[in-house]
Amino acid sequence: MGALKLAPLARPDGMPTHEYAHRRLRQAIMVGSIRPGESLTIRGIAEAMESSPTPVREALRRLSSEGALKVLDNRRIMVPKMTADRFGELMALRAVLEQHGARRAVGHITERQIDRLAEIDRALDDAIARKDKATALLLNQEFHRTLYTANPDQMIMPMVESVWLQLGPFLGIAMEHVAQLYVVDRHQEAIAALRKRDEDAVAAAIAADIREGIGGFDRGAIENLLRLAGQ
Amino acid sequence: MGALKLAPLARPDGMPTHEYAHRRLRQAIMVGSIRPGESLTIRGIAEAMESSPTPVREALRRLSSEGALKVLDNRRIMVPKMTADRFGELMALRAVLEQHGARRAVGHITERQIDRLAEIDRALDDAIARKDKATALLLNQEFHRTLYTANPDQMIMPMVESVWLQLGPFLGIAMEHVAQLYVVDRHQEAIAALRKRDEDAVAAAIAADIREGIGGFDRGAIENLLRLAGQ
DNA sequence: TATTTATTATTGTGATCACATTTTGAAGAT
DNA sequence: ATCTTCAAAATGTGATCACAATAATAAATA
Repeated sequence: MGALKLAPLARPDGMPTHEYAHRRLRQAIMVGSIRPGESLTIRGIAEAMESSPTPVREALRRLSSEGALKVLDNRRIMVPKMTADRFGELMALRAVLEQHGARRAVGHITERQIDRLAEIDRALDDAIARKDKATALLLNQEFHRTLYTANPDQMIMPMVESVWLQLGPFLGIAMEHVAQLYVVDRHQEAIAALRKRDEDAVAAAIAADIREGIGGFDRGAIENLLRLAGQ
Repeated sequence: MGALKLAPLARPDGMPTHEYAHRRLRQAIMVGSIRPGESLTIRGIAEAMESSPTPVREALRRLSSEGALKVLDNRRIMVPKMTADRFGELMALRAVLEQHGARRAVGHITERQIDRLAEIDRALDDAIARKDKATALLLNQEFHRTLYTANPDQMIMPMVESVWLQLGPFLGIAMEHVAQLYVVDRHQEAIAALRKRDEDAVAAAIAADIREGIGGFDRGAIENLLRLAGQ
């Protein structure tokens, strides 16, 4: 039996247990605190968050539909293992999806929202300067999310989040083995392009940001990291 | 209480109830047999498929994560309503996602698999000639799925299926009000491009197929259909 | 010591129940 | 007629239990 350790998380009043379980597990996976290949038990999770199997199972179903977990033939549940090929596909998908999302946001985003992006980027630079990898990752996600959700009818966010979620466990490994994150994000470039309403330039900035920013490793680096982590 | 009618579906031996419920509801939504705005009750579904609330709830959670269902603030569950804007976003997303999937399949697909595509396309033409809209829709999906899954590491299928699922209820409406489906698919074009391993041509064929094929309506047609259906 | 077998513990699963909230429908008042 | 009030029915939710299948551990065999 694995003594599952789960970071605590505030529970808003009235939130159902299954949703709370989903949020908490999701966060744990997103920041890579559950190792790929590690198997989870319903009862173990239920005990860890002081509830019962029923709502936990609902949370696990959702997470498996989101690609964060994989249900084996034994019906056992685990965090999928990463491979260099899978990582490549995920990053390529991220690029396509997010470029699209960025393009479809250009026509909707307000100056005020662009200001908000700049604000998030400042906080992000600050976190990087403090070498606070975890919050840097979160703020980077918030930057992208804020951009894409400027389009009120946007349909990509659940899919983008799914990709982030699938990348999460590997980023957890990466952050353990990479001494410093020397991040060269393209957020300023994106912001400038947004102010000019230049759709192509926005898309280019986002593509470059994904390719070279946080989590942007080349294939060799990936294989190295996977070997180091014994995957 | 709504007397929910659910098309029967064979249940493979040993399949868990929650998965069976998921499959059956999913299929019902995909072919548009549940109207947008129609609300579902857990007990109603459980009764309709002769089981109990527990596994049905798991199925509903998965479907909500897949975008097929929406959980309201009252915690009640319904099929999302369609709008012209939402439809536009979904179709644009479909185009981006599937072009990407097609491109990433070109390097992996075998001649044998291309033959299989041709076979599916023949069956599809046959269904169209018989004016059998339902199977035409299914075969069209199978054509696309077969293409994209030629890439063994492909990560887009769950997302493509999610989009199809969200389009489903509206296609159900469309098929009721559109007398004939005069479909001009671009499958032959795609097949020819695949044999030549011409990635750009494949992507172009898929884009055109989505734009002009089954479910490819212009904005005016959408608004008309939504008005006709009283949405 | 290594391998197989048998026993025990653990796990996923699904039905049931109790509780709180919401919805519904009828009776009454304006 | 329209709106309000209130009781009854329906619904989402989560804990618990029993069962079958799987995994883990101990015992026995080679």
